[in-house]
Amino acid sequence: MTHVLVNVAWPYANGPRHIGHVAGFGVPSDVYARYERMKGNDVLMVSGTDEHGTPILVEAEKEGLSAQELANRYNRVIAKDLCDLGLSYDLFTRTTTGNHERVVQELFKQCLKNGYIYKGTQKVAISPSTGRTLPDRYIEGECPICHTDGARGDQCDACGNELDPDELINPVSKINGETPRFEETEHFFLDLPALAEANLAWLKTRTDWRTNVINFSIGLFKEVKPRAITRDIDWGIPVPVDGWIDNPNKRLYVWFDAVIGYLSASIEWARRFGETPEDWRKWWCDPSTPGYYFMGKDNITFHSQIWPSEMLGYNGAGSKGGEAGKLGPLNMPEQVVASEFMTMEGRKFSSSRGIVIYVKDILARYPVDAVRYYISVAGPETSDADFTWSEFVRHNNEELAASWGNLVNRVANLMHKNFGEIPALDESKMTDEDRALLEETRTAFATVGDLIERHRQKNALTEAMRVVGDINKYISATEPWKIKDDPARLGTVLHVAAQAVSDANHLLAPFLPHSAQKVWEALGGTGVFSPLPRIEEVEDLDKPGFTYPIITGDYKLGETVRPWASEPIVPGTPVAKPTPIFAKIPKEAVEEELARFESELAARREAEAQRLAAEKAKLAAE
RNA sequence: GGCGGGGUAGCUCAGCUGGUUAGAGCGUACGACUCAUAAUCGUAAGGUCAAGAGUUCGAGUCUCUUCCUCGCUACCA
Repeated sequence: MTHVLVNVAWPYANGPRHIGHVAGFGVPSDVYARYERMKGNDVLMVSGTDEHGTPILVEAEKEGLSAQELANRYNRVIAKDLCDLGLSYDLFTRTTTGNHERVVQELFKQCLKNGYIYKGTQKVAISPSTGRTLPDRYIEGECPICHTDGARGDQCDACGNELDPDELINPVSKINGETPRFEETEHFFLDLPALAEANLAWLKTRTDWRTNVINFSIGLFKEVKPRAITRDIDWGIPVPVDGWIDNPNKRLYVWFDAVIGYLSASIEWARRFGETPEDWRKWWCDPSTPGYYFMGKDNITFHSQIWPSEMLGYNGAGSKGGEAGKLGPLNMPEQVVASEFMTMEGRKFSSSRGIVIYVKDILARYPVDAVRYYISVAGPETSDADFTWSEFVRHNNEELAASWGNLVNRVANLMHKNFGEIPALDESKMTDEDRALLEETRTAFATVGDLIERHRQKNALTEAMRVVGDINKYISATEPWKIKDDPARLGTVLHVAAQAVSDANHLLAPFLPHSAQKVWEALGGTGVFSPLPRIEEVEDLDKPGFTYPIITGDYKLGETVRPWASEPIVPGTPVAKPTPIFAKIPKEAVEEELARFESELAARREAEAQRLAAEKAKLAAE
């Protein structure tokens, strides 16, 4: 295997992202990509902001901006957050580029040609004041079954029955309170039933997926219905069909275009950075190249069904046959790596209710690797996980600072004070204990690597930290401070310890890229040990004058990336007096953060109460 | 309502295709050491693996039932 495609879920650009988001798709995808690069594989890691759809429009109106202006704002905010987290995208772009539009329309047209997209009618709710489609979830009213007020357009929470929005008694828009109009309108549909057989057959060839992900995915095929992929809305990608392309009120459904972003971003990457503009094909058209998709569990439907079906339709591989378009045939996903959800102090994340900690805010107050470590060691990998400030501080203080940081410090200090450099290894002075430690760190590359490949990063990190613990035990057992009168033995012990620390640093580098660099330097290393991404301002390749920030970077093995293997440390390398790599977070920080959290909750509750009171007053006045 | 997770030591969780006395980290108690960010190392206490029934020579691990909990249910990762 030489090429690996890492596709990362596209954050929605209607606001800043919180740590629950990056715990689901961000950090796990980066750990995986960094590991694969260290293994010597040619990784392409792409993503971007998802900028179409109704929620963007709604938020834009609330803030008095155009949809594009709002998307511009949050695209920039999100790109900076993800870059600051050290997420090593080869390209992080967006869905409002000219390139994306062209690729999306190409997929649409070929699916249409192959017969997997057809025109039909659908009854939809229209907002009379805007003329736009009103998504079911934005409609509420009295439940026709249990007569509870506040039922949503798609379901009544009180009795649990699924509803159609036009069944609601006195339906109103949650956006502005007006009564929606229900109309039969013309739309294009993705013929999922015609693609279901091939889609399910592919799913059944999948092994090693997380059990809940594969079970859920297969369960989607119990009942498959065609799905409308256009909307009555003026924000989105134009529908590339005569009579539709110039209609300002018909656009492609946001999810139809968002998942195509993986492909369009790969193409944009090749056009900007590839050896040729066709370079992306190495990751998409070579069946031996696996594609891994990282996301939170609410996105499984779109990556196990919608996107695979779109590709099958494009490839002409459904029950209606057809032929692959000029970009294909496209590879099906190797694995949908879906995370569960993170909660915050026992409650579900909710920006509107203030149950949230934004990436920007936590990075402003705490070191980035403390955040990455917490997500990696306590994240929602296979079951929901709770973020608590006390656990955040504990993991940082006990594990990063006390175990790992202090180990680096004590070893570097011993070398600095006794030799001023990395001492030589005297084979005649080696004991079984020394050999056992080196053997352990050496074999850990296979153990930890295997776990990362199987997307069990929590276990992988635990194994790496076990090595750290064993190095601490080794130093306690050999007591180098007591053998100053035997420089050859002392040097051997410190050499072994330093080699083990260097190995552990390689093992931890995918998880902790920022501090791995510092550990490397503490052991006398120079140059880049683990590369970091950067933001570049670029101009759109197809829309002159449209500029935006991208995340990219240089991540070449042998240049900026170290190998996934024990690299011999070099005797004679100068070792300076070390400075601590991980700072402890004061215990009081927990109280401060909880107080901040509670006051934010109270403020949101107050604001919500005021908003409700104002609406009531308005209704009464009417 | 449908579907899917989860319920294992005080806390957070590991336990793959069933197999000897159920594991880790933290916390607690006691001890050792002093190179290091009062860091580190050792020892110990602590669990009827949610409840019940079943399959089996043998079940935390498979089947069924019940209870509790969380999430998804199609524009919130």
